[in-house]
Amino acid sequence: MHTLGFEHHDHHRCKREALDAAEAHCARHRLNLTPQRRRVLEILLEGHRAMGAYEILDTLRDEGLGAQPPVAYRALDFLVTNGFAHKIERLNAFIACTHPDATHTPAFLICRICDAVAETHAEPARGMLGAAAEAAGFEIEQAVVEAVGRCPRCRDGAAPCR
Amino acid sequence: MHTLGFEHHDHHRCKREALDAAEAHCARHRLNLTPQRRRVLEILLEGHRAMGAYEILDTLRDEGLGAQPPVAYRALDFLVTNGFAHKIERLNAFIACTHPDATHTPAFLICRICDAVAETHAEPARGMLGAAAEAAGFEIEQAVVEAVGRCPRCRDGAAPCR
DNA sequence: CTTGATATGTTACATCATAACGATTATCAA
DNA sequence: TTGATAATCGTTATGATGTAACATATCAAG
Repeated sequence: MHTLGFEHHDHHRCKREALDAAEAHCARHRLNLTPQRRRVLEILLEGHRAMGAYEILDTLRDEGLGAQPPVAYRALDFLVTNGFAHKIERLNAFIACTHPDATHTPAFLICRICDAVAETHAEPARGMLGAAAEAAGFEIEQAVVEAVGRCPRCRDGAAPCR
Repeated sequence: MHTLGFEHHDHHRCKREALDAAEAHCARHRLNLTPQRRRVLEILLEGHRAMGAYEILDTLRDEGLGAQPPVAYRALDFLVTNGFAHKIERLNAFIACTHPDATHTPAFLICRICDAVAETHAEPARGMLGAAAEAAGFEIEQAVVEAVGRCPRCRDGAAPCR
């Protein structure tokens, strides 16, 4: 599994691919990727980082696509529910999914210096956590896994990523 | 490692032990466990569940120990920094540590029905997540691991825990 | 005593999120 | 086509969570 986020890459292409994947998925599953929802996904893909709901809303407002918080939260709820975006609990923010095709258990690497976020994959439920849950009689349905630390750039003492 | 949280146990004793451990730790490390901080820890131990900062503040206010949000947040910050309590990101709430002595990487099992929380232990940084981080050049300093699912009682179709 | 570090009290505000309700649009069976 | 139903959107209002900033108080060390 590829960990996308810190290294340089072709933003234009990864945006294009994610949008295509979302459209294909919605077509297959009869989901309604409305202009509003599609635009919010685009904004997340263009930002290519964790963004707050109000930051997204500011853009929507500038474009005449909605001015009130529920507009942004509804679109984000659709995107998260269908796996096109994820919520980063630690940051109270949202980020476009970079593994749109894979059925996955996302995990995130969050830089505490510059707030850059990389998505990766982990299945904690298979290891110690799964064993502990089983022993406690707990049924895991979903897992929030967010590692906090320093991204490569900030470790190198370079200027923060942004 | 014992997973504490869902099963019945002696609350009075576990509160006593956690307070003793906190006092001993503070004495050893010259930390100032002020009445306010101590009381917030007691409130968390008595609640024995994840509690919001404002819920804690309500109790402090009733007792004349502080009325404004920073009072609660400062005490919680002290407790979290020193490992006597943890923040549950998924719930924006705080819970007393149930493994006060062990140097640990806490992980939590959160019931989505009744919001009960059990603390357990996991070291995701040793498994897939650690490998992914290393490959990405990311240095993990801390990890948020929160499994969401159903606790034993709610699985059994019993009335929710609370 | 004075100085510096720590802790507390308070105001004001910033940020994140949702309930509720009405208007509109899409869907589809009759 | 039409009427019923569900999904989506627009808006108001409010709730919930969290912090910046500054004044005051306490206390240990020089």
